[in-house]
Amino acid sequence: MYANANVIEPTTTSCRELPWVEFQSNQQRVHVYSAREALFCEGDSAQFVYEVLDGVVCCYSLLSDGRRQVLSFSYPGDLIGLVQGDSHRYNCDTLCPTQIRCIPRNMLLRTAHERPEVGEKLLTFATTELAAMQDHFVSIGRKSAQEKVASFLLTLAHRHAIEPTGSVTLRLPMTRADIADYLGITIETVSRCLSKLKIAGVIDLPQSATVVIRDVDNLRDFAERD
Amino acid sequence: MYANANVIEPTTTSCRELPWVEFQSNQQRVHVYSAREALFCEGDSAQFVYEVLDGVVCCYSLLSDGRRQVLSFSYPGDLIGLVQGDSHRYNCDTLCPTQIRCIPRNMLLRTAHERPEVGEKLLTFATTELAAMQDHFVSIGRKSAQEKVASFLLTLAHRHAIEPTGSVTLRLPMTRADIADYLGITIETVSRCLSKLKIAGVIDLPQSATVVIRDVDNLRDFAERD
DNA sequence: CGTGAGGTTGATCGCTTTCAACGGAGGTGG
DNA sequence: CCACCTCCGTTGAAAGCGATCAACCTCACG
Repeated sequence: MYANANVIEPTTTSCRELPWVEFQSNQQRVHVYSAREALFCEGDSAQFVYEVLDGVVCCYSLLSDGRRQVLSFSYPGDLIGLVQGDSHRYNCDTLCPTQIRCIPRNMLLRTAHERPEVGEKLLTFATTELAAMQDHFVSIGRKSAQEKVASFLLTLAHRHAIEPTGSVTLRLPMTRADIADYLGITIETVSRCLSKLKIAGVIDLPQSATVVIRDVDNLRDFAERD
Repeated sequence: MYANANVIEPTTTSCRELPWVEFQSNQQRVHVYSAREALFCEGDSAQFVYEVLDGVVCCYSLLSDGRRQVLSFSYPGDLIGLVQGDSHRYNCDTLCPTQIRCIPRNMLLRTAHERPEVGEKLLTFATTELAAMQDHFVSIGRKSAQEKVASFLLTLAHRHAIEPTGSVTLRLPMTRADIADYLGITIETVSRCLSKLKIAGVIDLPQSATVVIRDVDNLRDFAERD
């Protein structure tokens, strides 16, 4: 999908250590998914933990009446499905063509038991995830729509460039609906906020899935004050 | 900050919860706090991990203009401050008189390295915390004010009675402002929603800090369908 | 009994949602 | 190759929910 685009790609900036754990076992497999395929659904038995090798996936919860809350977007190096209990509590879909390593959960936990450094890695992952969710809580709970959208773009920018300055080009593998359900607003509001940032000269939108951040510092102001 | 707090000898044990880890070391201490004291603040060096033995504490983030997002309420048995990195990323206050066990973080991590079952306990705690936060995301992001308040009461009820049925009495150690900042709404809205539940006969409010859930099933309807 | 913090309730405002129309990009089939 | 279709995104207008502003109440405490 973004293979031939001239933009920053998630895999090229991997400062993360891949893969998570080196196994001799042949129990783990790498699966290839196309866009908008389900990795697992709420209620599915949590036999595997999934590591994103390439592409992007999206975890989300559904209410009975169809309302959706996107919980996270996971990029290469991220781990998904490390749950407590035996079944998944949310759904997980790919957003674009994606490579996933499936690691049997009991094998991972057994390895963690035998090799302290693996357990530490898992704990590090979990606490890092917690910190990211805490930041997102502030966005969802206490920021205006405009601030939410600006913060979202900044978070993505930080993911792909450790210290973003000046101009940064981002590719958005997710739709406006995904962003809206992540930020707790509607697609129309996402669109309006992006337009406002464009009119303000803070970003550019050459295509709907490509955002050029023209001024990171200016965007930062929008993320916490406008 | 807690240096001049009243220190109880490590031999003192809580009647409510087993301690997370039994140490021979005298490095860990139990501290007693009164209501509305700070355990730590954003930016403080994260030297300790804290276990609530008795009482309730509240973790929160602040935006530069004073807006606040409460991240969690922690009850006896809960662990606080298990962060990645060397400094705390949020603030933590007691809500009422509280006993806290302070565990040196490097000691806890060293123990986890040496004893797999301790590492597993930490990981279990982190993944349980993640699951709770995911549920809360749905509340904050996609529920109406009325649903948020009803969900909040249900979550508290589940905390204190595994399978709440019929009538449940809850004591709220947090103020309306704490609840509002937890749910991403205002104190006036919290108050109005509670009043609506009272008028509907779902709850009773003998005092402002005491909620009697008269019909848990009915409350459950309010929590996801208004 | 005065005081102040926390809580409730009412009235109004404004941001976001909802409803609706339109535009553009990509895919398909004639 | 082009007409057509559908999905996604954008923009406008109106409606509604929760925020804001304000008054009053309740209770603990000195």
